[in-house]
Amino acid sequence: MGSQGSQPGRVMAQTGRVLGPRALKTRQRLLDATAQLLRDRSVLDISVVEIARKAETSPATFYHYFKDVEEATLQLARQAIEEMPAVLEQIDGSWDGARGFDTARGIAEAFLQHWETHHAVLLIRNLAADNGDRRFQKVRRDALAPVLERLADRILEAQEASHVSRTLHPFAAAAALGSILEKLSAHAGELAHRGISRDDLIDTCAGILFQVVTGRSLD
Amino acid sequence: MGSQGSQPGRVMAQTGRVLGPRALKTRQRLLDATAQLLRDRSVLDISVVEIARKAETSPATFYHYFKDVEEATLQLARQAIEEMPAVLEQIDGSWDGARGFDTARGIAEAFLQHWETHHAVLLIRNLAADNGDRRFQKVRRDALAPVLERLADRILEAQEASHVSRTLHPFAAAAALGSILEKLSAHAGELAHRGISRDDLIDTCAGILFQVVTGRSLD
DNA sequence: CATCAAATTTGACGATGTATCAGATTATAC
DNA sequence: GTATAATCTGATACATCGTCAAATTTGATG
Repeated sequence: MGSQGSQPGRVMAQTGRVLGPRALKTRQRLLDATAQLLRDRSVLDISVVEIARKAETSPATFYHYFKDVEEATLQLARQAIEEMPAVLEQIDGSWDGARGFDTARGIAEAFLQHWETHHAVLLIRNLAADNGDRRFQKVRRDALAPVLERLADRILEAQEASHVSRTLHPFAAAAALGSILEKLSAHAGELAHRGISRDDLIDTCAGILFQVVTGRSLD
Repeated sequence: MGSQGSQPGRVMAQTGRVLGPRALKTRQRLLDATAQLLRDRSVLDISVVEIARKAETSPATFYHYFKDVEEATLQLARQAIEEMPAVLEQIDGSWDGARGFDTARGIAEAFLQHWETHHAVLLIRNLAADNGDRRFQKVRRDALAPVLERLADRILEAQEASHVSRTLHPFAAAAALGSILEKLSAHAGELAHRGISRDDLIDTCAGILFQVVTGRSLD
């Protein structure tokens, strides 16, 4: 998970050198500073100088560890993956009867949590991925694939039990559901103006999730 | 729909002056150059100098018309709205029986078209909107609201006919469907690797759309 | 068609940011 | 305490930003 791919498992500086404890600390300080700035300002106007200032070091040090701001962001996106297991546990819950809806709710909640924590970084990750950047596409895939694959499995099961139409491609449907979940936190802010509460939103997303995954209706 | 809000309907320079024909041409040249650069590079690394070069003018001229690159993008996002009616026509089609699925397909196709045309600009619009920028939120709302409202109406009708669960909040559900549609074009690229064709994807999205809007299953 | 005021464009510039070294500083091992 | 490797930074060349005041173009008017 280093800056370069040449020495897997070890974090490295731009020079390729493996980092010792002090360097790792400095590097993390730079990452933290980046994350914080990303939260405040927009991606479009944060600078290496600012990051360095906030991390109480110099721009030169930043460039020692990262090629540019984008690469630091990539790193932050990698760190964000580590929370996904919380979502996975939810999916493995029961999808039978009324419990199925609770499972769907659990997924929506866990996703919303994930996004509220990493909002800024995940937005950039998706922007870069949608723009065709391979590195960000991979990080995004690594984060979502386990979730989507399990969802797709459930959909496939439902199709085999003739609950769900074969018109839906299981993985494509899972990916579509993923885009709802990813937008949850953004919606939460905007839909509040229409008198739609956070719970309304979670219930609605969970409802769609449940309906598509199981093929059953709610009520 | 000018650069400032103070003189609605007239395009203005940063100074507030109303623009004549020559100025309008220059301004549009700058917008076109911006759009083209946005297509090639990422937002993160385009500069005013480059835009000016491509538009065969000087940076100072750019600043005469726009506060910054973001504002030029905002303008491009406004121009993109004008194609939405094509989507609206689709929604007003019939949702009965097998025709309903065709209507859903039509919507998905129209959306995909829209996104393939304005990819780069729409990505930035959504990024800025999700980041809390009011101006971009408004543009985004103006583009989507008519679509979402009509979808919400259909869902409400289906609820009144007891086809769809009241657990779904009509507008929230419409917004969720919107996020699927908006992600369509991004997915198209990434899911191709999994052997999922563009048609699979459209059918799947249309399927989800149909299912949520009408409450009926497919097959 | 010459003149002039308004409209439009730009050259020039200080401030700030980028990206890169070579060399200074600090930690560690012996 | 000295040597060696690891880590950090000052200095720097170069690009971009954003703002003027001034130059150029337009086209309306006598």
